[in-house]
Amino acid sequence: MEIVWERGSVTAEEVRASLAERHPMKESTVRTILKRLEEKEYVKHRVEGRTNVYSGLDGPQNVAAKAVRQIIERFCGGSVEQLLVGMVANDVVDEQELQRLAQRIAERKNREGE
Amino acid sequence: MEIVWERGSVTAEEVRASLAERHPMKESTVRTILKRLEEKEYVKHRVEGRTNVYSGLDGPQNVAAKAVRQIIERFCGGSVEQLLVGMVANDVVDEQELQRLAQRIAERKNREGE
DNA sequence: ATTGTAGCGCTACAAAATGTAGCGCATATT
DNA sequence: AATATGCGCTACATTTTGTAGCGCTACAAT
Repeated sequence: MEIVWERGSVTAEEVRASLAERHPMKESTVRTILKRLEEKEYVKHRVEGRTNVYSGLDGPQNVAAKAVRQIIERFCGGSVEQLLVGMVANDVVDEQELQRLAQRIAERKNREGE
Repeated sequence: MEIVWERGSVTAEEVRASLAERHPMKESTVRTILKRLEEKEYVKHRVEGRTNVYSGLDGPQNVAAKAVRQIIERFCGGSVEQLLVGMVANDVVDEQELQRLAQRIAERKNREGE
């Protein structure tokens, strides 16, 4: 249902068309979903002519980050380390990979600061 | 509802008692919840005497890791890096901290291998 | 100007999930 | 034997999710 995210900014009809293969549904159904997503503040819409154009309120990364924040709170007693440890233990990410990425991110951040 | 997790292994009555302050409910209610959690394979139970003792199927960390895996799939196009970047950008974790943790985890893992 | 038509908002309604609990039964306690 | 404890099963209201129809308006085609 949230596959909608994977596109930047769309109209109800576009969404319907795009999903039609995998999961055909009436345009009004799509609109309802979009409306509900909006209630939950996942998307917003602007009126363009007489069409509603929806777009994500937050980018997917931000949504992900927020979700993870909650997970850390709820399941890891607020400890990021515990999360990371769990991820490595569950092969979500390899420890070397993790280190490499962390390195890279820190460096990039540094360079930005210059 | 899942605050139950925060304890290791409990009986329905213990859970009820423990939640009573914040959210009083009948013991049978607690049992229903536990039963549903079991259906969803979040907890299991063993019979001890005539009492059901519930305990988590996976530790919280594992649950967290699995959830994060899905998040990465859904919102980060499968890229752990994107997730990490988002987390740093959203101040879920500081880049330095992240690096430190990654370092630590990798080291620990290494030592284990010896 | 009349008539289609696309897209909107509002309303509806069934199915699933969630919150809360009663009831009768077996067993353990007194 | 009488009572209390914990269990399984069933019940029911509320909320969330999936899916859609309907009537209205603005714009397009005749």
